Amino acid sequence: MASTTSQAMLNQQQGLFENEEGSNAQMGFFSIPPNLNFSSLGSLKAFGSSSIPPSTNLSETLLPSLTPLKHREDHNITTSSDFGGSQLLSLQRSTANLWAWGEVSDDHECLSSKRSNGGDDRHHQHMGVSAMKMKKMKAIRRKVREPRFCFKTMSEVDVLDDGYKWRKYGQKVVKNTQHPRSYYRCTMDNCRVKKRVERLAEDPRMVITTYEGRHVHSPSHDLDQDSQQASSHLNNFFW
DNA sequence: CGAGTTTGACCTGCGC
DNA sequence: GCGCAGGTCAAACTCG
Repeated sequence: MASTTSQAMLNQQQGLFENEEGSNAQMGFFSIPPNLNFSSLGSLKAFGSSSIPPSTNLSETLLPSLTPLKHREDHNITTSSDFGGSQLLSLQRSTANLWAWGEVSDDHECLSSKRSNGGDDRHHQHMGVSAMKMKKMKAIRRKVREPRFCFKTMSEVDVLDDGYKWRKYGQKVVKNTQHPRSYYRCTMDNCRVKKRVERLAEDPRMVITTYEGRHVHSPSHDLDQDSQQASSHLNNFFW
């Protein structure tokens, strides 16, 4: 269950970033100084890397899932200098909400799985998108898709407590990985948010969490006052 | 007994 | 059209 994260070690977070237009991939990583905790994400705009569009409100993107982490003081979110004195953090944002782009990003949404034949090729497609792929993309039907983003977390536990209550509805062994992928749905009625959790094949210490959809409610667990504050701020985003 | 998990079957999309 | 792989369903099972 989602409540076993007290030992979670969030030493490193990493993910993919997708720009607003959704047509031109802009991926990049940005770092968080060691003295920054997750509650400070609201000010992340201030020091985004050059690969991130200036207009991007990172707090809006990240807070939905990351702020609740702050609610748990026992999360033991460390900012050790294991990674060069700063945390790495990034994200994938899919405001475009279209399959045409989504399929591409899907193939790369932090994950190394999905179909075989290695990540390099797919990486090139993502950055450059081959002509063939472009052709196909034009032909691809445009399905509306829930907003989604994913991030990597170094954690001993698979399921990070993000403040919401999840029910597992499936587990699948993904090809070329020794770790199964788990599928979770938000237990709240009328809330269609899903998340996938799996461990990185190359580095089993890394947990990849992919959120899909927007919660229609606030985090479920009892929050302390401080968290309540953060939460109300959070709820403005209503992911 | 209800809530949550497990797991095999089934469905769907995609590449060949 | 076929086969593969990812995603979902739902019955059985477990746990508190």
